[in-house]
Amino acid sequence: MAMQAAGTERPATIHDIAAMCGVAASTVSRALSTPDRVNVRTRVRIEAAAAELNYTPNSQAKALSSGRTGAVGVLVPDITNPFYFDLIRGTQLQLKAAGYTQLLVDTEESDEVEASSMEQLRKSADGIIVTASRLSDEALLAAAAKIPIVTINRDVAGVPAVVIDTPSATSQALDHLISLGHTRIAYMAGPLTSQSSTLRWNALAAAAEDRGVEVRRLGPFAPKTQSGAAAADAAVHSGVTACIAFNDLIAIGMLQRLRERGIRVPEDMSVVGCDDIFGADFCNPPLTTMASPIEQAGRVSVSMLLAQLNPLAGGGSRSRSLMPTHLTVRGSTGPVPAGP
Amino acid sequence: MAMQAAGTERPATIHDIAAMCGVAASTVSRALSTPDRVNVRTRVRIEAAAAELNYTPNSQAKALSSGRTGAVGVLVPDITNPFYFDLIRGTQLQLKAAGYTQLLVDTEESDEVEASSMEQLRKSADGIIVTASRLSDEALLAAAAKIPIVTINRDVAGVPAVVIDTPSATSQALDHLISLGHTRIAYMAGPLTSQSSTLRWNALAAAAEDRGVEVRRLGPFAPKTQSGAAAADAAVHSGVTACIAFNDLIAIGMLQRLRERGIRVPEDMSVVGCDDIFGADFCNPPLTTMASPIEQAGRVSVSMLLAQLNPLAGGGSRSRSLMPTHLTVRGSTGPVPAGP
DNA sequence: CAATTGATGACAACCGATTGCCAAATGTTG
DNA sequence: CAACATTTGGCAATCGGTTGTCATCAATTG
Repeated sequence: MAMQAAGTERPATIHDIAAMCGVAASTVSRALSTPDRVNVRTRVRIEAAAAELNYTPNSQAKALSSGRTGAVGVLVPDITNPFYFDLIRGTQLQLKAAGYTQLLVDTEESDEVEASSMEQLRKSADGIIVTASRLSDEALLAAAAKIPIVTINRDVAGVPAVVIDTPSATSQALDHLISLGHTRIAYMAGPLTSQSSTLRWNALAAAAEDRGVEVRRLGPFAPKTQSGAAAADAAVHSGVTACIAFNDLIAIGMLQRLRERGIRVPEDMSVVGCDDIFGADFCNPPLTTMASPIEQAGRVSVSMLLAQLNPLAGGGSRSRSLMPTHLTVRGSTGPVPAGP
Repeated sequence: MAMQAAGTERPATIHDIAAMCGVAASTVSRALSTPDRVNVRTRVRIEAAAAELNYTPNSQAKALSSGRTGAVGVLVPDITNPFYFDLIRGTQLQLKAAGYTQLLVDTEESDEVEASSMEQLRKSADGIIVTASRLSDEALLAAAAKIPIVTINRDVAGVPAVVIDTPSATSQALDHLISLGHTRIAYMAGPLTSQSSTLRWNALAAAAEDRGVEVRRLGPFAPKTQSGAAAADAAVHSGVTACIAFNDLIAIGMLQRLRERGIRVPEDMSVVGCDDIFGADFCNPPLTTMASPIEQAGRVSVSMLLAQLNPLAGGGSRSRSLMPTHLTVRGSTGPVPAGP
């Protein structure tokens, strides 16, 4: 057990280990990455030396020579949207488990930032997970041709995707409201470029026609609590008795605004959100919303991406994954108010 | 304007540009990074070629040869804690503005994960921002000797820090409660390894003695809403009429539990939180809490780190920055209940 | 015991940039 | 026009690994 002065010198390299063991650097590399290609005895010696020198491989160098960076980019439109917290945690955990690093990028709800981030990531990451993409189908396809991509909540033929099945939950929400007696219902739409919003509206419109109730579309509204005020005013003005919001942020913002205006929820107006984000259970009143396994969606997206990166002999990887959703009924929905 | 088949081939390198212009690769490198070292005419030619080939430098290669990665690691104990959303956004924006990439790591409230992440980041980042570190002073100092570090909410001599001045806000909170007539008050402590929690308690205990009121310390509690239930029960059991929670997560959890138990807030019990996180304004009742410019704290930490990385001739960089805090009074605090 | 086979490890090229050093080209001055 | 100062740009080493190729040596086999 020799005394070692440690701490100040720069990190050890495979060359240091090679010199210490009297072998070539390439042998060290093989001993560490392809143990079978090296004699057990030398391998043990090398491993001991590596441990003693506290060696950790330089990821830049590894990336440069091997062509793989060991990193995966995760693009989210808005880091401060609680919806993405659990998603990010899901991807983070799964990536770490697989030995990958997560590169998190906030695209600020902008397609330009999204596109330039992807271009940059193309060199510094092995793959990209894109949530709620604002890009056109063509742009996404073109990007996917250059670097493996998995989308979340954005379904484009030819690009593997994890889709949270909010459209079907939206129908559930509609039935819930109908069963409470509502017949005049509004959908508070999300951004025009959001495919999720469009799909939900389509599902809702179809279901409404099927059930013979009237559902009108209001908006678009930005997915922020601040937009909730405008959404609330629009809903009140339109004369509906219930509304289904694009997401919980808008719904929670509506609750606040309705309270300010003295409109009681759910007595005067029912509100349904979507995503079951942090806060949906303790706002006032607690929000009826559509819940889904978001963290799991993150994990699944990582699995799908890694399957693309490391095609195993096993089965072909699925290119599409639908996450179930269910309606969580809380206090923000209730019977339709008695007629005037 | 020549037709170019684009899209499928691999990214262009400086060698491609060099070949196209009939110069050496090193000249291209200089033209792009040290324009003055190169003739204007060749530089223009090179820039044109670079634009035509859609050249973007390979960050790995640049990192390897220059020794700087252009990335900064940001360590947070829990990504899903809303407190960190704004912080992360602040660092992200400021880093992007300076041309750096953010490497976000969730250390899962674990000192071991934190230490190993730092070791890994040492090679892949130019500097690290550590929030609410769980490491010992010695470990932090040792790490800071190897790579530039800025801490947030963790003050260790010799390591630049951004500190949010919650201790003084805690005194404000105490005065607020005292002015409402409370004399039996509890502090719901955070994790034992959290320096912030200790500092707040010290400030609170000192202020309490000064004012002649009784403040008892309960806990520790994990900084999650789930812990709020235990905290609420402990507070009720201890017979206090008001409590100051380590953070908003615990406070919000307490609100939920107190409601379940039929204890009215603020009529029977006043609750003060800390951080003014997302949700503090729309929980029920809205939470009285200590607010601070969190996003700005993130920006400042980045500025301090970059000042370390690129020491300019200008003034020496500050090694400590105190962020102001103020009490935001909402509905969760009220007059002390009438005696029995 | 000679010959074939396989395991082992060294050499060197390469990934894409940066940078010190030096030679060639250019411009300036006496 | 010669001598010198200054640009300008090429060569080659370097960063820390990976990986194809090949020589060497030991073991197995006929």
